[in-house]
Amino acid sequence: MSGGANLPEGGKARRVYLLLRDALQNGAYVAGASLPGEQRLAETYSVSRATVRRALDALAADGMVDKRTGSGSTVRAPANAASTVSADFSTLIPQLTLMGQSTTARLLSFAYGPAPEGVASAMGLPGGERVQTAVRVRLFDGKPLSYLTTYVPESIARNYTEADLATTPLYRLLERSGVKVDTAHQSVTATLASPDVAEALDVSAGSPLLSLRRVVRDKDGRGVEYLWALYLADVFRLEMNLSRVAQGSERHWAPVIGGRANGETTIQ
Amino acid sequence: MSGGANLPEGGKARRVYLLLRDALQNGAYVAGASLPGEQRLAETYSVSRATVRRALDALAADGMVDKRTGSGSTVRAPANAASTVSADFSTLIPQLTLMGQSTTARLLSFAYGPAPEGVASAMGLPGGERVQTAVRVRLFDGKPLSYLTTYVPESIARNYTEADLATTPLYRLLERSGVKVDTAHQSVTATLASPDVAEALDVSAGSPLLSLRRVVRDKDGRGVEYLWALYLADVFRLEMNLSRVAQGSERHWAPVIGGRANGETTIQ
DNA sequence: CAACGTTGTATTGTCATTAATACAAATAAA
DNA sequence: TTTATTTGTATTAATGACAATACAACGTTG
Repeated sequence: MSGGANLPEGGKARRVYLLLRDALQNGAYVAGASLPGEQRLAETYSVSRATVRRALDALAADGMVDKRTGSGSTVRAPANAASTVSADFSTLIPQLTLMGQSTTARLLSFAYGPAPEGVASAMGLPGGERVQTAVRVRLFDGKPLSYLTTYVPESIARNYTEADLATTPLYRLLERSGVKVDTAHQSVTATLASPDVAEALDVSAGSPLLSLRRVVRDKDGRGVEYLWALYLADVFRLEMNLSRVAQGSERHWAPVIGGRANGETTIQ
Repeated sequence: MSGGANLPEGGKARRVYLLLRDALQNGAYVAGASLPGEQRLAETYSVSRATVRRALDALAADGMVDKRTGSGSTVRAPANAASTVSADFSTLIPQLTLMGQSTTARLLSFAYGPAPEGVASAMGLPGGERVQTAVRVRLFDGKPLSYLTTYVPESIARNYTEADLATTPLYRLLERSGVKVDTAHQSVTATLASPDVAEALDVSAGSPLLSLRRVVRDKDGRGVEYLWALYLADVFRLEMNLSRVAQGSERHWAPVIGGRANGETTIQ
């Protein structure tokens, strides 16, 4: 685990530690300013001052806050902002290619079997259709970035091997298999890390994750890939630029595809 | 609190309850199938069987699982899926207008003061510029949906009143104030609910939230609004349709603006 | 029927956490 | 300087969640 490893896994101190760390990373507490006193924190988090104390000690050990006796705890400059990955949705997949050069993928599991209920219906597969299920962890800069579960119809998946999956991005393999990728639908929400995912990503269970589900279809509307991606929230961001355009009488927000205002789209 | 209210707020049982509920809602456990045994669950979550037991009882009370002595616990059909709000990014703001009719906004705080560091730099405001800070909770169908914090430069914000904010969408007020909204930048990630946000949204602290930050600029590139929105992950989803298009030699994913394949973009 | 796995129930000891202190040391504000 | 607030440290007792265990009741499977 990255930080606060000495705190017991399921304990209250760790819970407070995680909440405080999350708040700090989100800029809820302004940098340089001082945190509320230990007594105040104990009240807001409904724990004793001793518990808050252990959480703050862990944060101080991580270099996220400075503790000064007599004064209080102050927020340190976020030195961790350096290693953040962000993605523009419109270039999401090509970007992962680009990233493929600086990232590693670890294949956790690989099997063929009947498609789960939700996956089959989302892809528009007949019931009981067999799919290849692969679970991978993508590492960026040596540290875990995402937990990926992909489902591909067996007929397509038989065109590449297990070894291919560990090295080549999936969409490349699909194209190589003659699949004419056409449309995709994405759904983004937030989740908590379950124990198994947490272990694979080397974080605490209950850490916030960005959950992205994507169904990719070919020209005939057949589902060729179902992706369930879980991104570490403190490492990954989904960025998008919008521009207001007139469309008939209504005005809409149209996404800006190409020219990015700030060029830090790929890797900061 | 919606469910599992009898479980102690910071205790392990509630933590397991939240993780299990989150897993169930994400379809990690297939509907109709049976959950792992209490002993197995106790091992994976690193707690005693008694703790798992209390979590399962709470889930059963919520109607999410069925417990049958001798057999095991089975996943119930997700009857809650009915009340889900999703948004297509390209129509995000107009849609909130539409929603404005069926949703209520509760104004939690309203004040003028110097802009926080991160907000000022993101908006491109001179240091120490005064902004109006408003915190609102948006209710959908009587239940909390999002926790919104908005920052607007004082010169613009003086054009509307506190009462306006409680009734009219902010972007409307801006347009009424003569602001020519032009571009926006959004950044999406995941977070945990802090105690104060959790209380306002009527969920447990540590619940997963979708965090959206948006900077809106006018034609001259001046920041006119900074929005920090926290959406309840189990109620809100960000949906997007993409289409593969050739762009020079590279192929990109272009967002589909208008015609939606499945019309359930607004409110399901 | 018999064996096995599962939930229901009860018991008991342990340990983390809380609660209620108290006081020293450092800092900040009056 | 004086006062108030903060962290650092220590102590003690009570509470309650938790772990570990055992066994009964029930269901499933063979």
